[in-house]
Amino acid sequence: MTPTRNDAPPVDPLATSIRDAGLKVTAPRVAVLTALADMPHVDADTVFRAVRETLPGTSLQAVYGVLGALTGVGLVRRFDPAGSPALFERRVGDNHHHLVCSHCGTIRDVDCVIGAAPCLTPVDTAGFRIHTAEVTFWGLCAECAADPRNSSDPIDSTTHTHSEETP
Amino acid sequence: MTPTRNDAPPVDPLATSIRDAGLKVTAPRVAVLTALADMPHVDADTVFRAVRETLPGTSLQAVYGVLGALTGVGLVRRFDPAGSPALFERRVGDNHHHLVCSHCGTIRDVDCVIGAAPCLTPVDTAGFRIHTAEVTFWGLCAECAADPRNSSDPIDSTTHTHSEETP
DNA sequence: GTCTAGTTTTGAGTTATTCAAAACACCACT
DNA sequence: AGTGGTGTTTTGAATAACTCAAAACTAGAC
Ligand SMILES: [Mn+2]
Ligand SMILES: [Mn+2]
Ligand SMILES: [Zn+2]
Ligand SMILES: [Zn+2]
Repeated sequence: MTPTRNDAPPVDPLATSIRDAGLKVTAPRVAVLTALADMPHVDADTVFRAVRETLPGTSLQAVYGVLGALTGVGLVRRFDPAGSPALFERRVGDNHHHLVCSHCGTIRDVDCVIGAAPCLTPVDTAGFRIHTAEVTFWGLCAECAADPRNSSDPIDSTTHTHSEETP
Repeated sequence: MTPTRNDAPPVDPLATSIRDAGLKVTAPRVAVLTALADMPHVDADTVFRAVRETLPGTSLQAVYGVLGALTGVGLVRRFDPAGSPALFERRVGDNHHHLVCSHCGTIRDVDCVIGAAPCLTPVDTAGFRIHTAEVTFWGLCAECAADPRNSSDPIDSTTHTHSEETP
């Protein structure tokens, strides 16, 4: 026995988060956030190709702009591992860290042991006012470690033997 | 009363380190190592300009090649902070970490509290065989923190108000 | 001294990203 | 509901950092 009329616009939590961050709600922004919802740690071009599926007119530059805007207001986090283009994810505000496979580039989240940022502080801060400790663990992912070709010399960012999952 | 003749070539520790690493000793390689000796955390182009002073014919591509070769054998360390080109330094083998000013890009070394790499290990390694934990502390350097213009919003990688010292 | 694998030069190409001007659209206000 | 203005996106171009490849050269083994 709900009323027959319902004029209230559907409360889209994605749109609300964008508006609450002080940004205008636009189709490219919603599409980028939606794409990031099910693909963590993807580069701008991967986001671009995903967005194109639902919003074909979108330009790559728009995706760069949207990612920059969303990162600027804290709705998206940007992460720049050496040897990879910048990666983006929606998991923000929990100061977690990353495992990167130095062979295939696969990335996994690791929870921060300490919790709040900065989770670590150096003994001598050299006068810096530190706000973040970024920790990147480099190693071989289970799949790459299992491959006997990778048993020697674990540091190798040039050859990728198995398909990359991210991105 | 030393003998009048001394045919033994002067033992250049730089050349020796290159040879001991299994690489041929060449002028560009010595020049790059020499340049890095008094400039820590510099990018390839800065090394290139320094090398040109003593070895004018050297090409930028040679510098990239030398830096890659020296990094490959562990004589030089490469470090890739977000928003900056790759930086190189001669301080290797001690697994130290870095402080980066998010405003002006200044970099300072910080000793690793633990010592040997990987100095940290995540609670859940997700099957990774970890060999390195890279820690980058982001914050405002003393100079940037003193500037009242930077008192609000500490994260700002777009505007640089004072001269950058590195690189 | 000669030879050769390793290195550098020369020249070009690529990737990831940024910049700028013009067209467009969200939404505050009437 | 219509309109205006500012923030956003498109269109088009440029850039920085780096990589690739072939030809010329050279350190060091013999
Ligand atoms: Mn993550
Ligand atoms: Mn250092
Ligand atoms: Zn892997
Ligand atoms: Zn600074």
